[in-house]
Amino acid sequence: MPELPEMETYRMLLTPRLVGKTINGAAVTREKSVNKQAEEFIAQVTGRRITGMTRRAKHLLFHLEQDKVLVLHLMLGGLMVWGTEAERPERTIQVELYIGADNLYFIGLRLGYLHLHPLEEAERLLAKLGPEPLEPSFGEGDFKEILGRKRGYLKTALVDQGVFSGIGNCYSDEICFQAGILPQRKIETLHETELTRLYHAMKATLTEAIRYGGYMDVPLYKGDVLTGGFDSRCRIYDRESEPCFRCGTPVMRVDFASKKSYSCPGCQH
DNA sequence: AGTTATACCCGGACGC
DNA sequence: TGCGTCCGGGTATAAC
Repeated sequence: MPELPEMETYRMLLTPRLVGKTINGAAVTREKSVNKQAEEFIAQVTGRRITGMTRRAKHLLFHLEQDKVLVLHLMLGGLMVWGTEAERPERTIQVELYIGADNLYFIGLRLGYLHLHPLEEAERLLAKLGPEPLEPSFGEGDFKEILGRKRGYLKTALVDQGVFSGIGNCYSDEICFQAGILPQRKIETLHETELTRLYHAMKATLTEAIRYGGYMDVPLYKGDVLTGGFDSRCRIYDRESEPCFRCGTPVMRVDFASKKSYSCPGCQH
Protein backbone atom coordinates (compact mmCIF):
# COMPACT_ATOMS: atom_id res chain seq x y z
CA MET A 1 0.00 0.00 0.00
CA PRO A 2 1.24 3.48 -0.70
CA GLU A 3 3.51 4.72 2.06
CA LEU A 4 5.97 7.56 2.36
CA PRO A 5 8.33 6.48 -0.46
CA GLU A 6 5.47 5.83 -2.89
CA MET A 7 3.90 9.23 -2.20
CA GLU A 8 7.27 10.93 -2.41
CA THR A 9 7.85 9.27 -5.79
CA TYR A 10 4.49 10.57 -6.98
CA ARG A 11 5.42 14.03 -5.72
CA MET A 12 8.75 14.04 -7.55
CA LEU A 13 7.29 12.75 -10.81
CA LEU A 14 4.20 14.96 -10.79
CA THR A 15 5.92 18.20 -9.84
CA PRO A 16 7.44 18.92 -13.27
CA ARG A 17 4.26 17.76 -14.99
CA LEU A 18 1.69 19.68 -12.97
CA VAL A 19 3.19 22.73 -11.33
CA GLY A 20 2.32 25.90 -13.20
CA LYS A 21 -0.48 24.21 -15.11
CA THR A 22 -4.16 24.89 -14.75
CA ILE A 23 -6.86 22.34 -14.00
CA ASN A 24 -9.18 22.55 -17.01
CA GLY A 25 -11.85 20.37 -15.52
CA ALA A 26 -12.54 17.27 -13.50
CA ALA A 27 -14.83 14.28 -13.25
CA VAL A 28 -16.07 12.60 -10.10
CA THR A 29 -17.60 9.15 -10.52
CA ARG A 30 -17.49 8.28 -6.85
CA GLU A 31 -18.78 11.19 -4.84
CA LYS A 32 -17.56 9.80 -1.51
CA SER A 33 -13.99 10.19 -2.70
CA VAL A 34 -14.31 13.96 -2.46
CA ASN A 35 -15.53 16.13 0.40
CA LYS A 36 -18.14 18.08 -1.55
CA GLN A 37 -20.94 17.43 -3.97
CA ALA A 38 -19.44 16.40 -7.28
CA GLU A 39 -20.56 19.51 -9.17
CA GLU A 40 -19.30 21.79 -6.42
CA PHE A 41 -15.94 20.00 -6.26
CA ILE A 42 -15.53 20.25 -10.03
CA ALA A 43 -16.52 23.93 -10.05
CA GLN A 44 -14.07 24.75 -7.27
CA VAL A 45 -11.02 23.08 -8.82
CA THR A 46 -11.69 24.05 -12.42
CA GLY A 47 -9.68 27.02 -13.63
CA ARG A 48 -7.25 26.90 -10.72
CA ARG A 49 -3.54 26.76 -11.33
CA ILE A 50 -1.41 24.23 -9.46
CA THR A 51 1.27 26.18 -7.65
CA GLY A 52 3.16 23.37 -5.94
CA MET A 53 3.23 19.77 -4.84
CA THR A 54 4.22 18.78 -1.32
CA ARG A 55 3.99 15.65 0.77
CA ARG A 56 3.19 15.18 4.43
CA ALA A 57 3.44 11.58 5.67
CA LYS A 58 1.32 9.50 3.29
CA HIS A 59 -0.61 12.55 2.08
CA LEU A 60 0.13 14.25 -1.20
CA LEU A 61 -0.84 17.91 -1.36
CA PHE A 62 -1.73 19.68 -4.59
CA HIS A 63 -1.42 23.37 -3.80
CA LEU A 64 -3.79 25.53 -5.79
CA GLU A 65 -4.12 29.25 -6.32
CA GLN A 66 -5.82 31.31 -3.63
CA ASP A 67 -4.59 29.11 -0.77
CA LYS A 68 -6.60 26.06 -1.63
CA VAL A 69 -5.14 22.58 -1.45
CA LEU A 70 -6.18 19.16 -2.65
CA VAL A 71 -5.23 16.59 -0.02
CA LEU A 72 -4.82 13.07 -1.36
CA HIS A 73 -4.65 9.95 0.78
CA LEU A 74 -4.54 6.71 -1.20
CA MET A 75 -5.16 4.46 1.81
CA LEU A 76 -5.26 0.85 0.62
CA GLY A 77 -4.76 0.12 -3.02
CA GLY A 78 -5.14 3.65 -4.32
CA LEU A 79 -2.98 4.73 -7.24
CA MET A 80 -2.65 7.38 -9.90
CA VAL A 81 -2.16 7.28 -13.66
CA TRP A 82 -1.09 10.27 -15.73
CA GLY A 83 -1.86 10.05 -19.42
CA THR A 84 -3.88 11.12 -22.39
CA GLU A 85 -7.52 10.28 -22.98
CA ALA A 86 -6.34 7.41 -25.21
CA GLU A 87 -4.27 6.04 -22.33
CA ARG A 88 -7.25 5.91 -19.97
CA PRO A 89 -6.73 2.87 -17.72
CA GLU A 90 -9.04 -0.13 -18.03
CA ARG A 91 -9.97 0.25 -14.42
CA THR A 92 -12.70 1.83 -12.38
CA ILE A 93 -11.74 5.48 -11.97
CA GLN A 94 -13.15 7.46 -9.06
CA VAL A 95 -11.85 10.95 -9.83
CA GLU A 96 -10.00 12.52 -12.75
CA LEU A 97 -8.43 15.91 -13.25
CA TYR A 98 -7.92 17.38 -16.71
CA ILE A 99 -4.64 19.23 -16.91
CA GLY A 100 -3.25 20.44 -20.20
CA ALA A 101 -3.31 17.67 -22.78
CA ASP A 102 -3.29 14.95 -20.12
CA ASN A 103 -5.50 13.57 -17.40
CA LEU A 104 -4.64 12.52 -13.88
CA TYR A 105 -6.66 9.44 -13.03
CA PHE A 106 -7.31 8.44 -9.43
CA ILE A 107 -7.96 4.72 -9.08
CA GLY A 108 -8.72 2.45 -6.14
CA LEU A 109 -10.02 5.19 -3.88
CA ARG A 110 -12.17 2.97 -1.70
CA LEU A 111 -11.24 4.37 1.64
CA GLY A 112 -8.89 6.85 0.05
CA TYR A 113 -9.89 10.39 -0.76
CA LEU A 114 -9.11 13.62 -2.58
CA HIS A 115 -10.31 16.46 -0.40
CA LEU A 116 -10.32 20.16 -1.20
CA HIS A 117 -9.52 22.41 1.76
CA PRO A 118 -8.40 25.93 2.46
CA LEU A 119 -4.68 25.71 3.22
CA GLU A 120 -5.19 26.58 6.88
CA GLU A 121 -7.70 23.80 7.35
CA ALA A 122 -5.45 21.28 5.61
CA GLU A 123 -2.59 22.22 7.92
CA ARG A 124 -4.80 21.81 10.93
CA LEU A 125 -5.91 18.35 9.77
CA LEU A 126 -2.30 17.25 9.30
CA ALA A 127 -0.98 18.81 12.49
CA LYS A 128 -1.35 15.74 14.65
CA LEU A 129 1.00 13.66 12.53
CA GLY A 130 4.35 12.69 13.99
CA PRO A 131 7.65 13.98 12.61
CA GLU A 132 8.81 13.19 9.08
CA PRO A 133 11.45 10.48 9.50
CA LEU A 134 13.57 11.82 6.65
CA GLU A 135 13.71 15.44 7.80
CA PRO A 136 17.42 16.16 8.20
CA SER A 137 16.64 17.81 11.52
CA PHE A 138 15.11 14.57 12.77
CA GLY A 139 18.10 13.13 14.57
CA GLU A 140 19.01 10.03 16.48
CA GLY A 141 18.30 11.77 19.76
CA ASP A 142 14.78 12.71 18.67
CA PHE A 143 14.14 9.18 17.48
CA LYS A 144 15.22 7.63 20.76
CA GLU A 145 13.33 10.13 22.84
CA ILE A 146 10.06 9.66 20.96
CA LEU A 147 10.29 5.88 20.84
CA GLY A 148 11.40 5.75 24.46
CA ARG A 149 8.12 7.35 25.51
CA LYS A 150 6.15 4.53 23.94
CA ARG A 151 5.38 1.03 25.17
CA GLY A 152 4.06 -2.01 23.40
CA TYR A 153 5.17 -3.61 20.17
CA LEU A 154 7.91 -1.98 18.13
CA LYS A 155 5.95 -2.39 14.91
CA THR A 156 2.85 -0.80 16.38
CA ALA A 157 4.84 2.35 17.18
CA LEU A 158 6.56 2.39 13.78
CA VAL A 159 3.26 2.38 11.88
CA ASP A 160 1.56 4.81 14.28
CA GLN A 161 1.20 8.04 12.28
CA GLY A 162 1.27 10.09 15.44
CA VAL A 163 4.69 8.72 16.42
CA PHE A 164 6.62 8.76 13.14
CA SER A 165 4.67 9.61 10.04
CA GLY A 166 4.60 7.90 6.68
CA ILE A 167 5.67 4.40 7.65
CA GLY A 168 3.22 1.57 6.97
CA ASN A 169 3.13 -2.18 6.99
CA CYS A 170 5.79 -2.84 4.37
CA TYR A 171 8.46 -0.37 5.44
CA SER A 172 8.08 -1.11 9.14
CA ASP A 173 9.01 -4.71 8.37
CA GLU A 174 11.84 -3.64 6.08
CA ILE A 175 13.23 -1.32 8.74
CA CYS A 176 13.11 -4.03 11.41
CA PHE A 177 14.79 -6.49 9.07
CA GLN A 178 17.58 -4.11 8.22
CA ALA A 179 18.09 -3.41 11.92
CA GLY A 180 18.07 -7.14 12.75
CA ILE A 181 15.26 -6.69 15.25
CA LEU A 182 11.95 -8.54 15.43
CA PRO A 183 8.93 -6.26 14.87
CA GLN A 184 7.08 -7.93 17.74
CA ARG A 185 9.73 -6.90 20.26
CA LYS A 186 8.42 -4.79 23.10
CA ILE A 187 9.87 -1.32 22.95
CA GLU A 188 10.91 -1.32 26.60
CA THR A 189 13.24 -4.30 25.96
CA LEU A 190 15.21 -2.52 23.23
CA HIS A 191 18.82 -1.71 24.07
CA GLU A 192 20.58 1.53 23.21
CA THR A 193 22.52 -0.10 20.37
CA GLU A 194 19.31 -1.55 18.94
CA LEU A 195 17.66 1.86 18.96
CA THR A 196 20.67 3.23 17.12
CA ARG A 197 20.38 0.49 14.51
CA LEU A 198 16.67 1.16 14.11
CA TYR A 199 17.23 4.86 13.59
CA HIS A 200 19.79 4.28 10.85
CA ALA A 201 17.69 1.51 9.30
CA MET A 202 14.73 3.88 9.15
CA LYS A 203 16.68 6.58 7.35
CA ALA A 204 18.45 4.14 5.04
CA THR A 205 15.43 2.05 4.10
CA LEU A 206 13.17 5.00 3.31
CA THR A 207 15.94 6.79 1.41
CA GLU A 208 16.68 3.72 -0.68
CA ALA A 209 12.99 3.10 -1.34
CA ILE A 210 12.56 6.65 -2.63
CA ARG A 211 15.65 6.36 -4.79
CA TYR A 212 14.18 3.28 -6.46
CA GLY A 213 10.67 4.69 -6.80
CA GLY A 214 8.89 2.73 -4.07
CA TYR A 215 7.21 -0.62 -4.59
CA MET A 216 3.97 0.34 -6.36
CA ASP A 217 3.56 -1.89 -9.39
CA VAL A 218 1.69 0.43 -11.77
CA PRO A 219 3.75 3.06 -13.63
CA LEU A 220 2.50 6.61 -13.23
CA TYR A 221 2.74 7.30 -16.95
CA LYS A 222 3.83 5.62 -20.16
CA GLY A 223 7.60 5.30 -20.07
CA ASP A 224 7.85 5.75 -16.30
CA VAL A 225 10.77 3.51 -15.33
CA LEU A 226 11.18 4.81 -11.79
CA THR A 227 7.94 3.80 -10.09
CA GLY A 228 8.04 0.35 -8.51
CA GLY A 229 11.80 -0.20 -8.66
CA PHE A 230 11.94 -1.00 -4.96
CA ASP A 231 9.54 -3.94 -5.34
CA SER A 232 12.39 -6.25 -6.32
CA ARG A 233 14.53 -4.83 -3.51
CA CYS A 234 12.12 -5.61 -0.68
CA ARG A 235 14.12 -7.87 1.62
CA ILE A 236 11.39 -9.31 3.80
CA TYR A 237 7.91 -8.01 3.08
CA ASP A 238 5.57 -10.56 1.51
CA ARG A 239 8.31 -13.22 1.32
CA GLU A 240 6.74 -15.81 3.59
CA SER A 241 8.58 -19.19 3.48
CA GLU A 242 11.19 -17.85 1.07
CA PRO A 243 14.81 -17.98 2.24
CA CYS A 244 16.08 -14.93 4.08
CA PHE A 245 18.53 -12.95 1.94
CA ARG A 246 20.86 -12.59 4.92
CA CYS A 247 20.90 -16.05 6.52
CA GLY A 248 18.76 -18.40 4.42
CA THR A 249 16.22 -19.15 7.13
CA PRO A 250 12.65 -19.24 5.77
CA VAL A 251 10.92 -15.92 6.27
CA MET A 252 8.10 -16.14 8.77
CA ARG A 253 4.78 -14.38 8.83
CA VAL A 254 3.71 -13.51 12.35
CA ASP A 255 0.42 -11.76 12.95
CA PHE A 256 0.05 -9.68 16.08
CA ALA A 257 -1.81 -6.56 17.12
CA SER A 258 -4.15 -7.31 14.19
CA LYS A 259 -1.37 -6.72 11.69
CA LYS A 260 0.51 -9.11 9.47
CA SER A 261 4.22 -8.90 9.71
CA TYR A 262 7.17 -10.60 8.04
CA SER A 263 10.47 -11.29 9.74
CA CYS A 264 13.38 -13.68 9.78
CA PRO A 265 13.59 -15.83 12.92
CA GLY A 266 17.21 -16.61 12.06
CA CYS A 267 18.79 -13.17 12.06
CA GLN A 268 16.26 -10.87 13.69
CA HIS A 269 16.18 -10.91 17.47
C1' DA B 1 -1.64 4.66 27.85
C1' DG B 2 -1.94 0.37 25.49
C1' DT B 3 -4.89 -2.94 23.41
C1' DT B 4 -8.59 -4.76 20.94
C1' DA B 5 -12.75 -4.54 18.18
C1' DT B 6 -15.28 -2.53 14.66
C1' DA B 7 -16.77 0.18 10.78
C1' DC B 8 -15.54 2.15 6.71
C1' DC B 9 -15.48 0.59 1.43
C1' DC B 10 -15.80 -2.06 -3.10
C1' DG B 11 -12.64 -3.59 -6.94
C1' DG B 12 -10.75 -7.43 -8.30
C1' DA B 13 -9.10 -11.94 -7.53
C1' DC B 14 -10.72 -16.36 -7.24
C1' DG B 15 -13.71 -20.43 -7.48
C1' DC B 16 -17.04 -22.92 -9.80
C1' DT C 1 -17.50 -16.23 -20.39
C1' DG C 2 -20.33 -15.33 -16.30
C1' DC C 3 -21.74 -15.01 -11.84
C1' DG C 4 -21.31 -15.10 -6.81
C1' DT C 5 -18.22 -14.64 -2.82
C1' DC C 6 -14.91 -12.62 -0.02
C1' DC C 7 -10.46 -10.37 1.10
C1' DG C 8 -7.59 -6.44 1.93
C1' DG C 9 -5.80 -2.86 5.31
C1' DG C 10 -4.95 2.52 7.02
C1' DT C 11 -7.55 5.21 9.91
C1' DA C 12 -10.95 6.82 13.30
C1' DT C 13 -13.40 5.75 17.14
C1' DA C 14 -15.09 3.45 21.16
C1' DA C 15 -14.69 0.45 24.94
C1' DC C 16 -12.00 -1.85 28.35
